[in-house]
Amino acid sequence: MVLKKRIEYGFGGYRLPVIPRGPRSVRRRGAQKVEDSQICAFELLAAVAGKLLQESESSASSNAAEGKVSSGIYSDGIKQEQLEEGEALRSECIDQGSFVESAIASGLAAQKCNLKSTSREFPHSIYDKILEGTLINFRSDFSKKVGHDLKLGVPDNKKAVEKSPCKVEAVSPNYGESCDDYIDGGIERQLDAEGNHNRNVDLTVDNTYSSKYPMEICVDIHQLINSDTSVQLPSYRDSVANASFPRHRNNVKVGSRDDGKNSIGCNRPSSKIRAFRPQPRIGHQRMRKLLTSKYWKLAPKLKDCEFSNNDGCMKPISRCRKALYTSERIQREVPFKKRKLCYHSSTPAHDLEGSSESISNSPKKGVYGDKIGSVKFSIKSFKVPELYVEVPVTATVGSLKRTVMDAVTAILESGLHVGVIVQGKKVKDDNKTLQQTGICHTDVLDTLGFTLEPGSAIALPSLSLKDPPILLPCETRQQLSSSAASPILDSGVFNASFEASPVTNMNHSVESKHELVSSPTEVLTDGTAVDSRALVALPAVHVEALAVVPVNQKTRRPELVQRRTRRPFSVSEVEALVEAVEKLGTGRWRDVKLRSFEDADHRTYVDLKDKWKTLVHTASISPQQRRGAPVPQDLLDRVLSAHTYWSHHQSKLHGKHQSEPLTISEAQVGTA
DNA sequence: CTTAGGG
DNA sequence: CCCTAAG
Repeated sequence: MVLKKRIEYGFGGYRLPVIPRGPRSVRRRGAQKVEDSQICAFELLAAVAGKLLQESESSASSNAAEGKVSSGIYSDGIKQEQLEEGEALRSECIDQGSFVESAIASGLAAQKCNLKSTSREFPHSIYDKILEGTLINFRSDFSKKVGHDLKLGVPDNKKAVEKSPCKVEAVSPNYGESCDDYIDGGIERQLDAEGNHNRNVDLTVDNTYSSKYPMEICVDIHQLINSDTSVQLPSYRDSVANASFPRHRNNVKVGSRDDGKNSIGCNRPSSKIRAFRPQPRIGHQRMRKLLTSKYWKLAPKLKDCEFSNNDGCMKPISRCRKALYTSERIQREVPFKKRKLCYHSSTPAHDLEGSSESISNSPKKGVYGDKIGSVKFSIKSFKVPELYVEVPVTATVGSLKRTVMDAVTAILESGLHVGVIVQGKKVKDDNKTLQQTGICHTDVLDTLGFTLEPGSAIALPSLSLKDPPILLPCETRQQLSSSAASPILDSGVFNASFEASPVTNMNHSVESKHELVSSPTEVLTDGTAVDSRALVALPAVHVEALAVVPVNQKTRRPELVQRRTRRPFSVSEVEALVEAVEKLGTGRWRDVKLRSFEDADHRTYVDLKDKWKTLVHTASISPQQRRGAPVPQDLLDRVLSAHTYWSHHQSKLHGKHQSEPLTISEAQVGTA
C-alpha cells in the first residue's frame, strides 16, 4: 500500500523510524484497517475542534456569510471564497500573514482576530484546536450569544484575555500564516447555505448550558480538511440520511453531562461497553491496539495534503507537517501499556523536535522587533497522544469515527481553563497585568507556565454522549431489538484525559505532565488522552518554552482499558485442563481449548496456557506458599508429571505423537 | 491466529 | 490477565 509506505518513510522529509512489525498477515490486516480508523479519528478530532471554534467564532461575529457552499477544496477553494467574500475583518486577520501582525493586532480587531485565528488553522492540527479551546475556553458567557443553539462558550479566559494587554499575544505561530480560513469562509458559508441541518455536533459545553442549550455544530470534515487531490477525508456520514453523500457533516452529539435527559445516549454508554466487551473479545482488543498504535497512520494523508497544497499555499503544508509530527509523536507515545496511564510517558526528544519544527515556522520577526512591552507566546500545539477507543469489531467505521469524535468532544466539552503559573505560583487574578505579574521579564518567562484545567464540571456529571440515533444504524437496530445484544454497539464512551505537557521549543522545556481526566462516571471508559504541548514563548531573543502545567484532576481515570474480569479457574476447570494437557501436551493450547473449553468463551487458549503455567508453578512450590483457591494436590501432581513429561517430549515436534495420550507415568495419570 | 514468554 | 514477538 502506498499509504503504508509513506508512513514508514515519514513525511516532510522526516524519516520515521522504522518500526519493525511482525509480518503476520493478520497484523498487517489489522493495521490497514486501522489506518482508516486512525485517520478518521484524527480528522474527526480536527473536525470537531474546528467546528467548535468555528462555531463560536462565527456566532460571535455576526456574519453575513452568504456564499455558496464551498467546494470543499481546502487550499484554494477556501481561500478564494474568502476573498470573494471580502470580509474585511476576517481578511484582515487572516490575511495578515504575519504572525506578529495578527498577534499584535490591537483592539477589538485583534481580539476578534485571535479568536478567529484560533479556529482557522485548525484542520491541520487538532491540538491547535484544542489548544485554542483551552485558550478560549469553551464556556463563557461569550457563548451565550451564539445564535442557534450553539452554546459554545468562550469564557472566562476570553475575558481574561481580553483584558490583559498581552493576551492576544499568545497566539500560536500559525495564526498569521493560516492560508485559509475555511472556517470563516467556506464552512461558515456552507453552514449558512445548508442551514445547519443534518449532522451536527452537539456539544454541550458547560453543564449549565448543556441541558438547555445543546449546541449544534455542523462539521463538515471535507470542508475542514480536504484537498480534493489525495487527501480524502473520510466522511462520516449519516448512515441513514445521506448514505449517498460521501462528504458530509458529522454529527456527533455529546450530551450534557449534568442532566441526563438531554443526553439521549446517556444510558447507552454503560451498557455499551459492556455489551461489546465480551463479544468480540479479541477483535476489540486488536482494535484497541491498533488504534493506539497507529495514529501516525494518518500521516500519509496529511502528507498528501502537503503535496496537494503546493499550489501556492505553503501554510497548509506546514500545518500538515505539524500534524504529522504530532501524530508521529503520538505514535511513539502510545506504545506503552495501556493500562498504565500512558500519557504520562515522557515525550521523546523527537516529539519536541516535531514541535519545535513547526514552531520554527512561525515568523521569527515576532521574536524581535515588536512593540516593546509586549509579550508574545505562541502556543504551539496540542496533540492527541492517545485515544482509547473501544468499539466492537462489528462496528462501522462511521461509528468508530463518531466514537473518536465523542472522545474529543468530551475533552473540549469539559471546558478547559487556562491557568497561568508564574514561578511556580498560580496567578489567580485575571485582572492583573502581565507586567504586574512580572510576566514581562525574561527570567519570569522562563518559569511561566500555563495550565489546562478541566472545567469544574468535568469530573462531576458524567459526560454523556449522545448519539444521534440517526447516525447509527446499529443503534437503531439495537433499540429495536433490545434484547438481542447486538455486538454492534457503537458508541463508546470514553474518558477524556487531557495531558498537557510543555513543549520545548528550541531550548528546554519543562516537562510536566498531568492528566485531566474527565471520566464519565457511569459511563464507561475509554480514554482519550490529549496531550497538549507546547507553549512556545517567543520573547525577544530567546525562545523560551512555556511550560504548560497541566492541572491534575482529581478525577482519576480508573483504567483505560478495563481488564477482563478475573475468573479463577475452578477445580473442575483445572481438572479439565490437566487432562487435556496430559493428552495433548503443552504447546497445543488451541487444541486444549477446543477440546476442553470449547464452550467457555471466557477462556482463551492463552488463558489456558497461562493457567497451566501457573499450575506448574504452583505445583512446584510448597503448599504453604500457594495462594488462592487450593488446587487438589493430586491435580498438581498430575500437572507436574505432565509438565515434565512434555518437556521432554517436545510435543509439538512430533506431530504424530501429539494426539496420543501420553503415557507418562500411567500410574499417576489416571486419565482415561 | 497461535505460541511462547515476560510482565 | 495483559502484551508482544514471532511463527
